[in-house]
Amino acid sequence: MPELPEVESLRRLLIESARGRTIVCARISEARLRRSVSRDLPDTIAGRTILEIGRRAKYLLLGLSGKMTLLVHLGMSGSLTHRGRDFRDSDFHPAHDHLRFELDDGTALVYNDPRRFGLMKLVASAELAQTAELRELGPEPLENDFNADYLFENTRGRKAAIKNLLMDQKLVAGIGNIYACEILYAAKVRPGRAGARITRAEAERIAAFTKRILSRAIGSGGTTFRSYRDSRGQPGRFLSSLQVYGRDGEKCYACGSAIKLKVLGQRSSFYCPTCQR
DNA sequence: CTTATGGCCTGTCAGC
DNA sequence: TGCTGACAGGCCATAA
Repeated sequence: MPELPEVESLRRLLIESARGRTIVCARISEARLRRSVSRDLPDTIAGRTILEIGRRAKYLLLGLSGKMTLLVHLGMSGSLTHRGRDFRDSDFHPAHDHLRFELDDGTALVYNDPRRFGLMKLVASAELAQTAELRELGPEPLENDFNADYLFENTRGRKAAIKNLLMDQKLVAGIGNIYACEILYAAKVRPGRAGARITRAEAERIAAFTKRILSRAIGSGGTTFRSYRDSRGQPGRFLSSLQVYGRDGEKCYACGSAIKLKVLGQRSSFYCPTCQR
């Protein structure tokens, strides 16, 4: 589910609602996520205050008092909701509420994840950059070190499809299947094209549209294609801005051609055979 | 080093 | 209606 724009939207909401709150107690009802959540996580985080809420790639970083950081990854189907008295939980099956953090104002942060592909891990803040999950990530796509030069240089000699390279977290961090398709449509490049065959001009367009599309998606609270919900339980509003993702067989908004679906590296890719070359 | 593949899980939907 | 198989926004381990 969540790619960079969804996690960033979540981060912004949690800054407003949860920053400064203290975790009174934590409970795990299902520890088996992608990796098992440490059994002593509840004892370790109880009593700590949420001081900062950051993000790296698709990881949400909850900076806690006592110099610890809680790493949260939502996998495909995870959500982190901040539940108060008026929270409507009808979209969340209680059987998949795996972790629950009670806060000092009577609200709770709840991690729900039907497929359990997510991750929840506590690390010392000083070692954050060196932790296994973050250590090898590529640049943030919205930062200046991700640009046309970087993309052009780092796709030389790469045979893999450009779409798969955009989703390679070591090359650039935070882009997943939906946004990779949308970026390449905007840049007029077919998803199956080998990285090495991307021209300088195309690298310029891909880098520019990466920034534009991700920024706009953040502005719309992310994309809910199926199940993504933000910390209030609300869907993102970027779905209606999608040009190709999930639209196979439908008409390209620009030229009217039928959008095609092709599987690349086990993932569906959507593109316009006329607009993208 | 790069690339391809299967696996992790459950829910949903299309087709029979 | 009920079953089966395919597929889903991510990532990792393994093998070639």
